[in-house]
Amino acid sequence: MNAPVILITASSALADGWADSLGLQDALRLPDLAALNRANVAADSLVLLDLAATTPSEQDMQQACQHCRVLALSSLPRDEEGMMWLQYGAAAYAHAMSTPDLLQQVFDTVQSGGTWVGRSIMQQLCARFGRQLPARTETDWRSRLSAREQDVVAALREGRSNKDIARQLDISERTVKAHLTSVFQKFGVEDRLQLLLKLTAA
Amino acid sequence: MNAPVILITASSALADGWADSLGLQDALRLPDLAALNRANVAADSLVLLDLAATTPSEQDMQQACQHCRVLALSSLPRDEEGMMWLQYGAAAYAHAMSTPDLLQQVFDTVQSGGTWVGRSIMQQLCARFGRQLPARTETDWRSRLSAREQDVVAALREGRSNKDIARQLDISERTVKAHLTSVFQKFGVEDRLQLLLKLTAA
DNA sequence: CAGGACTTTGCCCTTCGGTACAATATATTT
DNA sequence: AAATATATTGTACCGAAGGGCAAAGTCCTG
Repeated sequence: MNAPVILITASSALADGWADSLGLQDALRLPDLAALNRANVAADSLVLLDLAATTPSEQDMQQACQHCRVLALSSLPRDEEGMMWLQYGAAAYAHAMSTPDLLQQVFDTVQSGGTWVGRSIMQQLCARFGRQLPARTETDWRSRLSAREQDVVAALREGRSNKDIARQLDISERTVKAHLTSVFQKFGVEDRLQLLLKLTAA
Repeated sequence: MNAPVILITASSALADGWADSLGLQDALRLPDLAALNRANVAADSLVLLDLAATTPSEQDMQQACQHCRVLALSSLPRDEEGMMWLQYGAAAYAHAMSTPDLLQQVFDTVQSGGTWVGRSIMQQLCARFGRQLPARTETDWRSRLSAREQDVVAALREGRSNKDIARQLDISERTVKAHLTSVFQKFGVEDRLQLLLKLTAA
């Protein structure tokens, strides 16, 4: 009952990696999308497609996505690229060098008829239809932080170092760190960079 | 590293089912969304929400979806209902009485930062965002960087550490640092944080 | 009043980030 | 051929960042 699987990449190493991760040693391998469309593959076959090497024509993209379930796998994922592929009907967009676990998960999802996308793409997708999305507003994240935490975050958003922030707020550097640690927890991030991304992504 | 999990349903039987399927016997259980918003849960906690019993206020929906990753689980899934929840920022929409396998898959997907939706909803979603494709305006700053530097910056913009980037691009951490130092000079900034600010501001 | 969030700080430790001072290789341009 | 830009990597150093452990004090609420 499992649909046939096809691996499309110019890199045999990558194909090997996929095959190992998913236990698909005997999957058909093709060099590019054009070859897929020329071949007579079963409808709804699962296609793992490496986006790195290929620069397929628009027509090839459409045809492949409509005929098969395409997992678009990019070495350098970008939201715009993902949006484009999903628009053409891809069933998933993920990192080509994902961990075996993640790859397996994406694969399973598609195999059981689902669609897999990362979070930021999903939010963009949602943002496109109808009224504005939740989109963490200023007031939202501010409301979760104490007064002092807000001060520290505000300074952080100007690219200041801990030492700078300490001077600016007239407190010790250790205190700045304490506030930051607390903020990181509240936002579920690991460091200042990720926090900044989380805040500016809104 | 796993985010805390919260089960929200009026039915203890359903909560037991979820807990059994996912091995989450010790997950926090709450009666409804309002309770979740009152509680001081960690950001991005995973919330399994039973849509059957509750009829949450719009505000509760928004707040919960923004602060946590909500898996909206309906006993009678309808596309319109799913669209609504996804619009508010839910991370998944599925059947509340899914098989353990499927539930596990949905759960894994969300846990690793993804979004899970069924096929028909995804198609509706894609259909809504017409033909207009992204207008790429990033070429300006990209043009000043070499190919490899662009790769590194792209990864940096995802909040990755040097070690991460090195793994991703299959080069040494030292090389990543070299590229970054070069990029810093080109942009006249001192560190990755200031670079990020410069890029997102533009 | 007890309990709870918030604020503050010190000491110490590990890891990460950035750079100085190199070297080697390829590709392109002059 | 020489010069320039790019890509790669090493060793080593130092400061920044983040957090564990511990302890102060304030302020507010039940």
